[in-house]
Amino acid sequence: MNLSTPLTRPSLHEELVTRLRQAIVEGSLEPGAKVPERELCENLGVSRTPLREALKVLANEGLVILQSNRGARISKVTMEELEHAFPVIAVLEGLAGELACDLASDTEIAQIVARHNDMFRHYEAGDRPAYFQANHDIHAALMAAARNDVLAQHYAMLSSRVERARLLANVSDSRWAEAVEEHRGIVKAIEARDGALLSALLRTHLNNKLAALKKALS
Amino acid sequence: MNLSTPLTRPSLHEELVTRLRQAIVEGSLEPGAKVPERELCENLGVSRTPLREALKVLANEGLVILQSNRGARISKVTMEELEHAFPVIAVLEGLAGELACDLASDTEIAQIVARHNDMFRHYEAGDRPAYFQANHDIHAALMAAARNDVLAQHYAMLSSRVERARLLANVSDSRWAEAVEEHRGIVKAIEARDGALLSALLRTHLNNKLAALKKALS
DNA sequence: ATTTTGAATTATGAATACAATTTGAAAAGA
DNA sequence: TCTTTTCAAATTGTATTCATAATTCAAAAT
Repeated sequence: MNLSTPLTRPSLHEELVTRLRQAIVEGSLEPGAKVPERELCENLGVSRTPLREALKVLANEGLVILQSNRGARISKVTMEELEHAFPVIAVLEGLAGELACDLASDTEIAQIVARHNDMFRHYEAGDRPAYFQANHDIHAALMAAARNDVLAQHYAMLSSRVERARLLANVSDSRWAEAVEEHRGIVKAIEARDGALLSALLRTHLNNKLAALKKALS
Repeated sequence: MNLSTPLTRPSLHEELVTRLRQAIVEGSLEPGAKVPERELCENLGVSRTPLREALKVLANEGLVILQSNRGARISKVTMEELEHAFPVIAVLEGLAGELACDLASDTEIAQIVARHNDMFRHYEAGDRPAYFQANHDIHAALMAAARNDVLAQHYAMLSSRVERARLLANVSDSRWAEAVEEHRGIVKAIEARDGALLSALLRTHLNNKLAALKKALS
């Protein structure tokens, strides 16, 4: 049991930020919808003050839009936002890949490889949800291996803004196959700890992902 | 007179975020210092509610640390943070360079070149403040030319966290000369619209900047 | 029938009130 | 003299209140 960290229960606004962010990302709070301030307060058993504090934070992250004297709305995922966010995510993942190749332990590498094998199995089984989960885990593991808090923080922020697009558009089977192929290259580069190659592969992987999304959404 | 834009006066918390951020970045609010909530409220003529909303936002940006039941402190710029932030800034600037080479108008390119010439003059004159200002303007102009809001937003956020380090350490004359040399390469790549080269030069420029900071701070 | 108006209602932004926690100095004890 | 304890004052987190702006909707006007 950890006795060194001074136990602090998180403030209401922090909990609210976390829960609201999650609700927005998973789509429980629909893009474009007004944030029902009073209702949320009642459901969550808090007053307006911490809720509004949380909304300001989420607005700063781009998940919520504040309209003066008209309350808050869940921001919509626009094509423009995706086109802007993806290249940024791409270079961040690229950096994570480079760092991970330098810094990851052999165990971490092995885990990322193992998750890849999981993912490939889910693809063979045609299990999209499980595939997505494994894919998500891989990117998270890579980010963790890069040992860079600032990088992870900004990556998380951008991911939350973009992940909602997945709910809007199912990618085609052919793109899915392509993505799996790309991941076979990625996992090889990781095993070889070839940072430059990995970085390049991750960037093109994400650029292709954006292209597929664009096609699926248009 | 513009009659098309719906007039909106900014909310108090937004103004506070802007002003406090500026105060933190320029050092008026010292790293590590407690945020004097009551005093700030009196000076700025606002109640605690909007001030506290602003503090939550700044905490989310990493400029302020919230300690439960103990109020807020201005965050310190740690070596670890610099080591984490600089590589991220580097890839973001790299991306900005690539995008700018593709997207910038000839006028924008010319302006960036012109600002470089300003900067070189300030270097010859040994005018550090003017040099820094020109340098800052160059990076801002490059970012604007990249036409990517998400990129600009994250770049701004990271810059604000890191810019304070400049107040802590004056870089050496030899590093200054080196930086100017690097900028000569950078401006050439911009003029040639060579995105890949520019990206690489910007990344190494920033990595060298970090190394110089590390030396100056240790 | 459709649009316009304006009073009533509701929602929002900001200030204030209140309860819980921390702080710091004086008092008590070693 | 140096700790430790105690307790009032100050600070903080959250709830509530209040003034103002936006919305609604029924009545009036076109």
